[in-house]
Amino acid sequence: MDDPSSHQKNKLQTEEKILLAAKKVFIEKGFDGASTSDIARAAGVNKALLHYYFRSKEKLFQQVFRQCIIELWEKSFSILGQPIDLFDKIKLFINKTTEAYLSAPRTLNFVMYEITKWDNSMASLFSDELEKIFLPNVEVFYKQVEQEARKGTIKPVDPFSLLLDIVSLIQLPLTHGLIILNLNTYHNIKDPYTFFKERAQHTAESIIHCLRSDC
Amino acid sequence: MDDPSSHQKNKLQTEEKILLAAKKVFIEKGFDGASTSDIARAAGVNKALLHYYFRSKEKLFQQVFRQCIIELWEKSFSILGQPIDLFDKIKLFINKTTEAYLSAPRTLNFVMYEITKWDNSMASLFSDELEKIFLPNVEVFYKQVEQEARKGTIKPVDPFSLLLDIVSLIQLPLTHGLIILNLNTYHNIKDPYTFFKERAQHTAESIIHCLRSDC
DNA sequence: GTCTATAGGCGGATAGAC
DNA sequence: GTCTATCCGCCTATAGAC
Repeated sequence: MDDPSSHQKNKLQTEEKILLAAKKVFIEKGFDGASTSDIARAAGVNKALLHYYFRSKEKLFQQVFRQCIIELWEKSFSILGQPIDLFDKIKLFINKTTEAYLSAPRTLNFVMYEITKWDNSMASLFSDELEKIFLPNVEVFYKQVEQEARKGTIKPVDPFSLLLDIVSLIQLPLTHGLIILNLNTYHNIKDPYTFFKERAQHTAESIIHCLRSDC
Repeated sequence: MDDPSSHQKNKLQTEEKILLAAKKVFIEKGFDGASTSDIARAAGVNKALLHYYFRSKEKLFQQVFRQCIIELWEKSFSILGQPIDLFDKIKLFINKTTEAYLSAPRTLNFVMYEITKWDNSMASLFSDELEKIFLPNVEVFYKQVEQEARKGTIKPVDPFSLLLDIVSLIQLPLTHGLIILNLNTYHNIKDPYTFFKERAQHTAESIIHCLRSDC
């Protein structure tokens, strides 16, 4: 190549290639289960290159994890801050979260586990996003719930508990649904995809119904 | 000791000691994060002894995991099969699950993560318990829900979905509650213990209220 | 920027003395 | 039944050639 920036391009391509491979392997095996050799092999490069670009397994992991959190945020939680009707918001949030899971099933399990091993140094990686993006958007949701209650559209509820309920009702069946489905003797479920889609629909309707009526 | 069975006793004590240490370390660090050296150190014995009693890290892990699952079953899910009133059962199940978590917080995270890495060889470790104890007890719950619906005590619901809802509403806040509480800007929560206890209470009441009324 | 070669340590597992 | 000593392989990370 005679392009003078081809070195730079190669660099970016390789860095990206490693990051993608690392994401794949870390999500599959977790931090402790993944080795730098696994990642290098998956990326089609040598182990030494990982350290050239990312200095250490730990730092590579942090970038992967950061990316996963931000994607999860963009794909589902960001909806909480949008200026739309509360009921539509709840439906959209549930559907988007379900879709995010179905398009990359292991990611949610990975994030949910690794996050429990978080220490403060990890948390500080996100302090900016947390304060400037995440928390303000969630607070939009809280405010909206309070407002609708004052208007009488919904009965008064604790917004934090409501959010916790919604997240719980969607996430756990998604992260552990496949196992639960295997243990299930009640239904004969052929297609997990359809099951999750229908459950998302049904869950959203139940929550909204509960908010409207007095239960 | 002149007790002729003292050898046997030592054996049992040591085996038990290793198993306890392994449980502690595996729960803390996960299978991949834990090393046999960690476990030996925690047990106050040599690495060689682990292999003498359990043959491999894998087999030691299986025993630990098995024990965790069975304890979890005894402490919470077994309630589903008891011959008591449905509403009492739901309350008891929620309270017991919450207590089980509060008495050993990391255990639930550990089980929930490792279970997602399950393969069939692991599943076969429990096939007996599954078929003879677990599933029949869960089916008692399903039957009971159907029966109450026929009597008109509750509105008709899908028993499998109901169980999934209940488990979701309790477990996710427990396994990830501490992180969520740190991110929470809505409440000023001083005492997680009280928060979880109160939430358990409130969740049980909500579910029962929903079952009774038409929502 | 990318490779090979290798350091240095820790992983799980085993042999053999007591 | 319990220990020390040790094997071998894989781990993360680095040095240095190209």
